[in-house]
Amino acid sequence: MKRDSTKPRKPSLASKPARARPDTINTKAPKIDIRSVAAHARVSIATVSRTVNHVATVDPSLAARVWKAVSELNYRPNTQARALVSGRSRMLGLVVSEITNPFFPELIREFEEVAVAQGYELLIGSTDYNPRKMEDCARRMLERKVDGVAIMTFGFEDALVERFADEGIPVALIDVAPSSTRVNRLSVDYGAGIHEGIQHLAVLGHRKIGFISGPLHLHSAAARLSVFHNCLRTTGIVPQKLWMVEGDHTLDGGRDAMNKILALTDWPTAIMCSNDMTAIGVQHALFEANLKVPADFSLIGFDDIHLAEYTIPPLTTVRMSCRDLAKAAIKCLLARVQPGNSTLPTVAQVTTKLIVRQTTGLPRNTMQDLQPLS
Amino acid sequence: MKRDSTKPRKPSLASKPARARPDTINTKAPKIDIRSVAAHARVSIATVSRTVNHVATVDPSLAARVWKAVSELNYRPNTQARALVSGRSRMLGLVVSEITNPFFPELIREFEEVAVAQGYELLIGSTDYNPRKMEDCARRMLERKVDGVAIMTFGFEDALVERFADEGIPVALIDVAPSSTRVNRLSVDYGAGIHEGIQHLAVLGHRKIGFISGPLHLHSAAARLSVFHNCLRTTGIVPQKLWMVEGDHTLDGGRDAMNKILALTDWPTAIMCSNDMTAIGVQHALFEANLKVPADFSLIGFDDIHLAEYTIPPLTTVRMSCRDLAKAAIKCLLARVQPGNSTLPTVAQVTTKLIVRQTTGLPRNTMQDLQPLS
DNA sequence: CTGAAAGCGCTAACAA
DNA sequence: TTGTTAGCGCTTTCAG
Repeated sequence: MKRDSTKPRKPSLASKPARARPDTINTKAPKIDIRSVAAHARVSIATVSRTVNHVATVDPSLAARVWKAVSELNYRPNTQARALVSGRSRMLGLVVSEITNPFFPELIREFEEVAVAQGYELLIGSTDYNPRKMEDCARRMLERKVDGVAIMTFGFEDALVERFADEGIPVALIDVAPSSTRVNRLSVDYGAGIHEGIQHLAVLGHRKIGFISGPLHLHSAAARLSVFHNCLRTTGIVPQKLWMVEGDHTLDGGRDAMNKILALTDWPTAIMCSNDMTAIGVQHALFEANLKVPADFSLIGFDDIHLAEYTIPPLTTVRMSCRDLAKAAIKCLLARVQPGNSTLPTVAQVTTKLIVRQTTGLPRNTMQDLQPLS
Repeated sequence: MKRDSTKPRKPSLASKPARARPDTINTKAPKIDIRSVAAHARVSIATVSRTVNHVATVDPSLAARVWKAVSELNYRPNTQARALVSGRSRMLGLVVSEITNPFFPELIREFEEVAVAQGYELLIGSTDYNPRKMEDCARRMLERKVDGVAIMTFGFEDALVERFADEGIPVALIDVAPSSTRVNRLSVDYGAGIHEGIQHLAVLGHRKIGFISGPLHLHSAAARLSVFHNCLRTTGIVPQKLWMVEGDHTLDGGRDAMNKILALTDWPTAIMCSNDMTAIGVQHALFEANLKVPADFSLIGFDDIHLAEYTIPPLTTVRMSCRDLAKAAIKCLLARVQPGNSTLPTVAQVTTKLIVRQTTGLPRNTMQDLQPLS
């Protein structure tokens, strides 16, 4: 016998016996490591490693022996050891705004499906639009040495993004504004959907259109509000500051924002929302005020979460395909992670389009309010 | 100088120079590892390790030097190396049914908050009630060597649970049925909530009550259906098989199930659902059929997700506190993981209670249908 | 209480 | 192509 797996792994300089394995219970089955497999297949551990990692230069007959041993012993490479030595964790970070907003679970599902299929785990972090939590997410992802990170929330600090870039970690970032050339950008054509929505409302006769935004302390939420302003002007409608209310992308925020609008003396006839959850909150506020949708108010959401089809009445909304988003993000991440690929950042465009359901209709007092477009 | 961090780490037997660090770019800041800190603080790496791990026996003055070096060099212990040597990953597994059911994100958020605060990461897996995916989840969690796993979905195969127990990994399992004494059980008093709901309906005058269940191929979903049956009988109502329809805990499933009921010639006057998403699907089916809630049908959900308050009309439902659930699960997991704690499995009880909102009312044709309770 | 040194299980450089 | 071996960065004996 050329090799003997029972011999000490290194010629011990000291004469002490090797430290006993810290088995919690000695009756447990012995841990199968790469050495057991090597011994069983009568090859070196290097050959086992190469075989398991699908290195092409392994002799087929040896490879066969190795695979046989692997399955007989039910060998599973130790992820931790692999990660330590290779520096790659086979984990991907996914940063979202708020996991309780149904848009994100839908996105997470897509992500997870692809990631797991490729042998990656997902590390999920929610920012809650909170700078401290963003920092926290970044730290966690960095600490766990994710192989790539998708930042699917607006308003993630640039400095934090740079930290990933500095470590050579591929980043996929959803955003509207152009940013560093070091990240892969998923640029959302937010304006297109808003424009389509406003057109739709205008055609129905709406001239008094309100907007409930996301948290305005986020640069990008403010940006989206101004996109709305511009679209309004393009359509020939003068934006009314009083009808632009800040929400926070939650149900409660939508309800509260709508109640602020209802406290006004002059009401808009239609409301656009920065996301669907906000719109559902608005629907609720209207229900409580005994106002009807779309008879009293027309309503347009944003995202097109699955639930939008199920609200009462079903919500007219702007669809931003989270499938497309997730697929694009993970595709470019994986491409960067897999060896031998270009390291140039990519830019993908995510489109938006209006889905008309039943929350939009003619405005109240149609005749009285209708002004000719300027 | 007693120590020199630049000397080779082991007396090289071969005369070759040490392998160069595989720095991608040589201009990058040098990686700070435990050795840099040791050198900087003029102590051994063992002392750094002890200090960082809060071992009590370190001399305060040395500890101070170490902490100073740690912060000056901004040292972060390498998670992978720690995991490899200690066998503990500081990751917790969380298995849910379906991440797109809002109940679970709410649960995940609670979980994440506690876990992250304790320095743990969460590995999330969805089963979609699919045995193959359950197997997959178990494999992933096992492979990544989670320190503990919370199984927050019904119908997770016992054999899979045993695998964790075999590896000595603490398990927290939500279930109704008693199971192995090796797992921590979160026993949900599902019956209490259902009973309360049926009482509520009975008091309103309902005698014809339908039930839309979860996927019946799951042992526990069938169990819950029979809980419903029993509660019905206790209240003196005879269960009607035709009004027991299988759903799948999704919006679509709820809608489809309700449409099946609507296709019947004899309708129930009230519907209970196995979860809130199902109930929202039912509301939608009713909306489409131009039927009113609660005028034409009373409706009760289960879970009390945040959204339940926002449906139109707001949903009467049975609350199962996901906060309590998450807190109980993670508490017992962490307790088992932290050293020096009892290793005895615990059983926690999760209660349920009816939250009356606006989807329940008097039955249609009240006078005609009302039968005295037997 | 401290430090030297032995590995954790694996990958990859290098030698054969 | 295959095997030998040096670490990856850390924890943990064990000897002082």
